[in-house]
Amino acid sequence: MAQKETARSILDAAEELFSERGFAETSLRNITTKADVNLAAVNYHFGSKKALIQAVFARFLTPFVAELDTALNDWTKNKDADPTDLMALLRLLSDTALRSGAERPERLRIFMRLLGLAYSQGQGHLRRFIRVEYGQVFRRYSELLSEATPELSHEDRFWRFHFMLGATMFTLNGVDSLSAMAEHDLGKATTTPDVIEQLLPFLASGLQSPVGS
Amino acid sequence: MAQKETARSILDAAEELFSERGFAETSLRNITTKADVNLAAVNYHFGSKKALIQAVFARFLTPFVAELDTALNDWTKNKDADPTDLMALLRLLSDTALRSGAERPERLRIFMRLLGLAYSQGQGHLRRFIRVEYGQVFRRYSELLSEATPELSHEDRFWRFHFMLGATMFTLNGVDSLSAMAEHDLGKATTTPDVIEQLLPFLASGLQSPVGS
DNA sequence: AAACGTTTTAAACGTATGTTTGAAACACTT
DNA sequence: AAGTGTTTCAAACATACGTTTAAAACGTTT
Repeated sequence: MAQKETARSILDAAEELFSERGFAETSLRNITTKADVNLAAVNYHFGSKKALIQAVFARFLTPFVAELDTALNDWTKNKDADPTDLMALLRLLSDTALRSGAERPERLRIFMRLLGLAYSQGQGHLRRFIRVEYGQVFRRYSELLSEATPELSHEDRFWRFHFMLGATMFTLNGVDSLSAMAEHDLGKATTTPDVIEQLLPFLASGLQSPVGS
Repeated sequence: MAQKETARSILDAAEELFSERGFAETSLRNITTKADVNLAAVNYHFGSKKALIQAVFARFLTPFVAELDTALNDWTKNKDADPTDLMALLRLLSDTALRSGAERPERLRIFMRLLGLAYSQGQGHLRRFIRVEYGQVFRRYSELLSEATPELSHEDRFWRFHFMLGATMFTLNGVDSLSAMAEHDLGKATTTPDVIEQLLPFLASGLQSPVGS
């Protein structure tokens, strides 16, 4: 039953190389060399490079989305909770992301880099795959976010959601180089959870900024 | 003197194709076909694909940085202006960007997409090129931003600057698809200046969020 | 109009990519 | 231990890429 081992080490190598250099810039030969398996193993186990890319995302997203789903169930069932507590709702998402897979936050960094690449590199097939496969949970979270910001108009909310998403994606996408810069400039080590702790109040304030006209 | 025409049409085709599909995903054959010039023209006029990529950025950044520089001179010389007027300082940057090249805001969309790609795709040579060639003006703007947020600690400011940058890059990077979504959801057309008008108060509020802990 | 430097052209070069092949090695049941 | 289905392997495949070449076309100066 060593075939599972081959597929796993391919996924390990692929997610690391993809996150470092992008999809187009990472060849199957790079991956199979790093994974120490035969070149043909990718096509045998996954079918194609596109399918491998999707499999890398699926390994991240499937458990994360499952955990987020149960966390959202708890949130809506818990009638004591304040549905307009925006910070709590943001923290629910970040906690789930940090805890997901019960692995080191190291993993979240790679995950966010991959997600950023999925949006910035062509990879239309990937965006489609993610939307079709995992879109429902994110729509659900988005609805709860709407309930937590009742003072916003549809339009303001739409745009500010995306501003939030952008600040988050960009930051966690480059969290390794940003942390290095921060340590150099401030002489202080910063972990991913630290960065998120800085990020959340920024997002909440931005979302709840007084609406002008 | 038709050789300038060839180089220009190559740059036109390259900046459009790069912004749509990324650098690695756009071949010189794609570019020269779209520009209706011979394949060898790229290497003849620019030397290599890397040099072409840098030339595309230079054509955007050189006039923009020049305009920003004079705008910053006016800002610091104008002693009536309030150096802590954050919104005014943000608007100075966005106005300069929108006006740069005296062309349609259409161009800004492409520019931001390219900038986003420069950060997300490998392209270490590009980041180096941009930093070495244009870094000084951005450092200058960053110092003025510091003066405009005297209540922030070094650390808070460092992180919030990057949150701002992220929200801006991500939003303007995908402003075309976001505007399409907005029009579909809200039945209301949104231009790039409209989006920026929504973005600035979000950024200012986030930056000035009360510091906890 | 002749000569010269510049630009364009079609073709080829070498290299790297994703994928396929068919035989060998393996794991497991009978 | 023979037989069977699965997995690995080295090799080759076809294709696409960035770059180079050498000759042709062009434009300008003499």
